[in-house]
Amino acid sequence: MSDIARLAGVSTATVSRALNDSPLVTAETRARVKELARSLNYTINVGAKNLRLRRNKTVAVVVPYDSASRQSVSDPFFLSMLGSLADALTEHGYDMLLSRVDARQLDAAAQFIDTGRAMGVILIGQWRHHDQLNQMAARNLPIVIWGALLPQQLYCTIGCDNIAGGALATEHLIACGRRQIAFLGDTKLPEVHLRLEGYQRALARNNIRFNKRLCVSAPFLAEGARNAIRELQQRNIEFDAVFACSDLLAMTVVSTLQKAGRRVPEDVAVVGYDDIEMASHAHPPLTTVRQPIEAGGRALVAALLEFLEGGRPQPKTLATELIVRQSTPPVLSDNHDFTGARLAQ
Amino acid sequence: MSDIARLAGVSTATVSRALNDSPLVTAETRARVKELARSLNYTINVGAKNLRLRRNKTVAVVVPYDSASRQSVSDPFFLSMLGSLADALTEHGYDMLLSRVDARQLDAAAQFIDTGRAMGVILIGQWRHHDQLNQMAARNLPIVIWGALLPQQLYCTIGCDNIAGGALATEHLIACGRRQIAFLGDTKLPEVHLRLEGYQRALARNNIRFNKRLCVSAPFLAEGARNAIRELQQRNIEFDAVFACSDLLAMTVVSTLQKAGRRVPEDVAVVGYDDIEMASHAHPPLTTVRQPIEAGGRALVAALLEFLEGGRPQPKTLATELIVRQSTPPVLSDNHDFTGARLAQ
DNA sequence: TTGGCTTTTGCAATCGATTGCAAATAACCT
DNA sequence: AGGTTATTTGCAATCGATTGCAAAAGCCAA
Repeated sequence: MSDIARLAGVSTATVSRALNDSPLVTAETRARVKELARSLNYTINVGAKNLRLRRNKTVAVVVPYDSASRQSVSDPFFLSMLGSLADALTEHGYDMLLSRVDARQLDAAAQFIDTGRAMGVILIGQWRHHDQLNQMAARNLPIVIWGALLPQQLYCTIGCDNIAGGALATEHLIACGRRQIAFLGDTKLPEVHLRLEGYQRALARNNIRFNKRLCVSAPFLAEGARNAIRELQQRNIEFDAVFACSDLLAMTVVSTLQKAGRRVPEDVAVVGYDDIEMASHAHPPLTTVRQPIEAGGRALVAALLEFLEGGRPQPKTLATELIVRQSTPPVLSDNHDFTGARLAQ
Repeated sequence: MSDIARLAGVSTATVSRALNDSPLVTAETRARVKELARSLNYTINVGAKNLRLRRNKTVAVVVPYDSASRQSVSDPFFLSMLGSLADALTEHGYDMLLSRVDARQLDAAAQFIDTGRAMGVILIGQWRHHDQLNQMAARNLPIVIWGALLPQQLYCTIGCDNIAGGALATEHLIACGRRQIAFLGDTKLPEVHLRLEGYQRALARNNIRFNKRLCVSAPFLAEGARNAIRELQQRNIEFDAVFACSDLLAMTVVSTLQKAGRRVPEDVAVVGYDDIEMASHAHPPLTTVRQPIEAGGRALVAALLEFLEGGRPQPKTLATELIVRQSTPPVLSDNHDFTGARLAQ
């Protein structure tokens, strides 16, 4: 910048003002400076500018990882969410700092704000660290989280109604005449826990007894689905349907079952969760509970921006809906006293 | 920092040295300063540090978008690549700045370096801007690209051998007795263009005439695959196999064909490209040409780091292989004079 | 006590921008 | 011309760190 100042015969102060279209500088001078800047293809140093202005246009997006499995980000749902966030942030002129932190210490996410690297943080998934997050919220840090709405929650979450989602899926399977519905998911995660609750409520509404042995814990990995099915087989329990808490799990379940010689959906109906793009291309096409990824990314960004402008965004629940793709014949399991199928709400 | 200096009764210079474990400061003083810093839970301002040191630990990852379609990042392959890059960069202690730029002006990527926001750039896909990229390379900017190796290329690319990949897929289909093999992909992209070349070479080696009408241009979107199949039908041309240039395309092709009543792989054999995780869960499981995403991300990061250390990384070609999953019966199309199937290399 | 040497510290410049305040210049009025 | 106001400019401080160089402090021997 001082080079430009010298060449233009003005001070750096004037150059700065000219480049920022300040009205304090003559049109003629401004033109000269800008022209000079372009010809030298000069670009201002963002770091220095940020230091002086004590702000920047960067948002950190944090994807926690499980330190035990050290797995990489691979779930298509999370990845799509990243894409959606990248778009939404770009639209608002923000840079996106993508980072992974150990899920055991989610508060490390606050470091991005403390060190001035980012103005705010978007956290994908609250994991099981409700308390840590509440502490951060108490510091009034601009941080917004994709996840479930929990009781006594001080932080701002954006997410879907997981109880409703779980119920939708379950009601659908019941309406198809299924009664022994397996549940797959990592219930230690709040979102999954709520889906389980929706599952249980739907069962109760239809007078079906909840059977704990039909619930299998499975991490969000293809591996997890295979193990879960094996587990069900070892438990030696019959099931005519599976509600899997992600599409990745569901699709893996389908192919595992098919390999084992069971027909889908005739023998076992499967419902997934998320509605990732691949779900519609699977065979058979996957019935699933849709989470609006595009809208989710946009909502997260909108909430964070509200925070940055001094507001206090409220948690927001996005619409979720059942996407029926398998034309499961609503046949009755022969070993049940089925009293009447109801359509999914 | 000046607060700490005051409270510790030393100067900021000493505080700085203490926090950086400089041997110039007494162990006793260092301990006192560090303790104080922790109790005030102070973290140094990264921006200021970077300004002074004139470097930082940030790498920009640029995902170009097609300004015409304004599509969001959605291809699972690219998304997985992002995940892989995030992991590799985190491993080396670098932050990852994710950004989207208009594909028409890829040189905007250089801005990240010029403005000091990042030390280097990783660009995903060279699109059709060989020249722009060469110009940037001439400036000796630390930028590394996922893409194809082209003649007279000055910049550093990491990627697979696309000619070999295209040939692998085609030879496989030929070995299965297919002779009218449709080709799907956006040949304006260098990588796809090379795959087409591999396809042509494989045909030639097997004395099959290349038929231009079997080649359909399709962008990397589910939409693209559906349109391409429709286009083939409108051209009223027979085909007994499809080589699609991404798994997303391939999976969409499969479901489109199935909807139209054609059996896969009996009537039409399909081969994809990339080997995304979903490929193995598709039904039927997708035969595809594998691109090692994990290794790719790591190689990109390694090359960029070499650049940052003053080296001049050489383009690198990663191993690619055919993953056979469909057990396509090697039957002959009845309307052809088939002279002898060869196994895929 | 003094000089010489080593170990610790602090002063002050620096990185590259922005901006309050004052000074210089231009424009206008009496 | 002289005074007043409006418009442009520049000086210098500032953001929060790092570091070369010099000064201070400590130590030891003469």
